[in-house]
Amino acid sequence: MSAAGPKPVSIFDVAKQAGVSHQTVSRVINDAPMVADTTRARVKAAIADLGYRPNRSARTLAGGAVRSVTVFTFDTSLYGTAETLRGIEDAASAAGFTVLISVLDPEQTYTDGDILGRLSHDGAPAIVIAHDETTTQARRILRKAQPGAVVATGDDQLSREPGAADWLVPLDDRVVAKRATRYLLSMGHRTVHYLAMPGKARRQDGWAEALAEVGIEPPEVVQSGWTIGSAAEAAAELVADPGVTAIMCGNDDLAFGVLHAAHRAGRSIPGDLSVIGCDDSPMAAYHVPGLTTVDLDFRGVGRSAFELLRHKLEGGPDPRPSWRSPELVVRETSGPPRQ
Amino acid sequence: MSAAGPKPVSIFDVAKQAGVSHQTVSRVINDAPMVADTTRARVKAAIADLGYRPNRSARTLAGGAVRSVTVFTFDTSLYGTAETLRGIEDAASAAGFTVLISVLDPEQTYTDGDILGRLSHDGAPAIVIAHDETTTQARRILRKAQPGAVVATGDDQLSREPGAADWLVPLDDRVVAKRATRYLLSMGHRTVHYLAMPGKARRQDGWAEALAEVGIEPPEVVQSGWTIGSAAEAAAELVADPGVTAIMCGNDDLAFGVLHAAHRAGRSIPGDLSVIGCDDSPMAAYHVPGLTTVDLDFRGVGRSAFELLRHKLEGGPDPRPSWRSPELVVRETSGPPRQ
DNA sequence: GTATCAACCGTGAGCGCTAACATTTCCTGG
DNA sequence: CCAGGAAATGTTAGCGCTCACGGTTGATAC
Repeated sequence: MSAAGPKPVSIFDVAKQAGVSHQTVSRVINDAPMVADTTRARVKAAIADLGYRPNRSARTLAGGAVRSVTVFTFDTSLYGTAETLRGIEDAASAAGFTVLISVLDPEQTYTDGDILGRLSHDGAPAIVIAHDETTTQARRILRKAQPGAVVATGDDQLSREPGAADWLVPLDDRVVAKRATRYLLSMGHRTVHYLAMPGKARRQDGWAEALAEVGIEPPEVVQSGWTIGSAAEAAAELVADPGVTAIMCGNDDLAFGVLHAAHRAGRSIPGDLSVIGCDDSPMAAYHVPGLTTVDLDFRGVGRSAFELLRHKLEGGPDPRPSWRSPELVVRETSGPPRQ
Repeated sequence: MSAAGPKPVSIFDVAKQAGVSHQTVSRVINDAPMVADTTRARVKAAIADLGYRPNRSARTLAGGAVRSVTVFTFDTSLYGTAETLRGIEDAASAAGFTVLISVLDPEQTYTDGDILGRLSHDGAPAIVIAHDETTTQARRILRKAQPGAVVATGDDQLSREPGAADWLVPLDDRVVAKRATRYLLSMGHRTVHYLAMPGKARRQDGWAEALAEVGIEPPEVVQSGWTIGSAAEAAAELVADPGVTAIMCGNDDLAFGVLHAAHRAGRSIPGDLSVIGCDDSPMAAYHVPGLTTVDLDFRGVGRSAFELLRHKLEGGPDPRPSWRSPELVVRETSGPPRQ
């Protein structure tokens, strides 16, 4: 009810005004060749005059080049996903693509139909930011249904299958966590505890592997929610235990929660306890003490994912990877255990 | 190239399989009445059987009920916008709407055509998260072009015009900042300094008004960027000045930057310096010391914005506002000035 | 038995655009 | 001066769906 004003101007209105056929107008708005310069100018004038804007629905319906991406993700307000989304958005809008987002609930399981039904149409291009079970599942469904029009970021067992580079922008969570854990071990800690985000994630695997490498039985994982508060609560017992000297956290937010809990428990950082995060969110450097963490270039990953998708869609030269590789950033929350 | 598999199944394929007309299928997928239960079941079976999924482009083209919203915002990775977007997404996807995002660059100015051209079609529903100049401008353009299909969150001069409640979910930045400044003044501070986010924003106005109320000439505003780092840098001089006893920050992130700068300058909080933020981001409560700030229910605002838009689109009962009103949260970074 | 009116279902048109092909125009060479 | 061909433009069909009708059935009323 009562949407726009009069009626939108269509390609025919422009054609009439410019004294050409609608097809010529179509050619102009698509920058197609085979249009005389004078005609082109006349059409452009008519477009400006009437305030014409092409209807995207009609365009995709008619089978023109697709100019939209659907992004599947969970919780756009987390640092990692927000940054990745931002990277995709940057690249996509620069290329004239529309970005649709579809937020998946990690608590829920989705059928093939649920996922595919969120696309604007069958075969619509999609990017999956896959860092947990639900989104990884979505990626699997989409790849099965339309391998030509989907790429993903993230990491899972199948990433190592041959040809994964064609559709995956790998941000190897496993290796990242492994490296961080090794670093802690190298500082002399007897073992490293792990505070986990909800859902089974690859970072936890990396942590366990690093311990296994040196023959340490991984201690029981402590489960946290997604928020800083839940981490503080979940870690309360852990930080109170004087036997615990090092904690690796699923991400920076959880690490901040642990730091807070440790502060309340009166434990000194890093003397009594080393804490390490993951992501290098902007806060990490400005927290006091500065958080040791792993720098992850989510925005670059998002950009690359879009470029990869576009390459699959439109061909052209292979886009070379353009994101910073993960790097351990040692700050002030980590060090050797006391004595 | 090489998008989907064979060819997508259309409404006609389903019709044929179920032995009905395409229109009956249309009725079923739109939950329209006037379809016999047995027929409905048969059609649903055919839909499941063939894996049919309606094409959204075709639907909107054909003039059916609109089922998408375009969200205009800037920088989806900032706390406030990310949360608002999340709220919109929650409500929208629950209502079966698709969410499109369109990120505007605050550095850029957009023409009417730029903004309107980002809609999927003329008159497409839109929500503007308007907390700065660029997005406020976008809101103005959209309201002029299609008043029936746009709502906004945020605050600006025109919010006070009669009937604004029909299209605005007000998060009164001005009043919020005013209240926070008054609180600081009430603690006995001679004046309050302001660290500003880029662009002219309403929070700054509120701060200035609170000072003016008690006859204080507002000190020069210190400009910061959007990041914590830029805030730390921008505030370096300010925090080093022993005459400065209270700083109000554009948002929590900037406050964290100030806190960091103050720490480096060796000033004690809140003894030497009171710092107050705005947003009550999750970190605020877990920072050490806890950040005094104003709780802003962005997610609730986002949800309400969507409900309001939906009301405009489809009629129905007036949605009553359902977000928490802003509230000052006093923690440990604020107090009376020393002596 | 026939008029009446629901309830149910089908037919045709058209949304705004692009693809594919048909047609016209204009310039070239011999 | 006209064949030949490229450049420029026009024509037709159809993407998948919904809207606005028109038709058909079957129960009820008289």
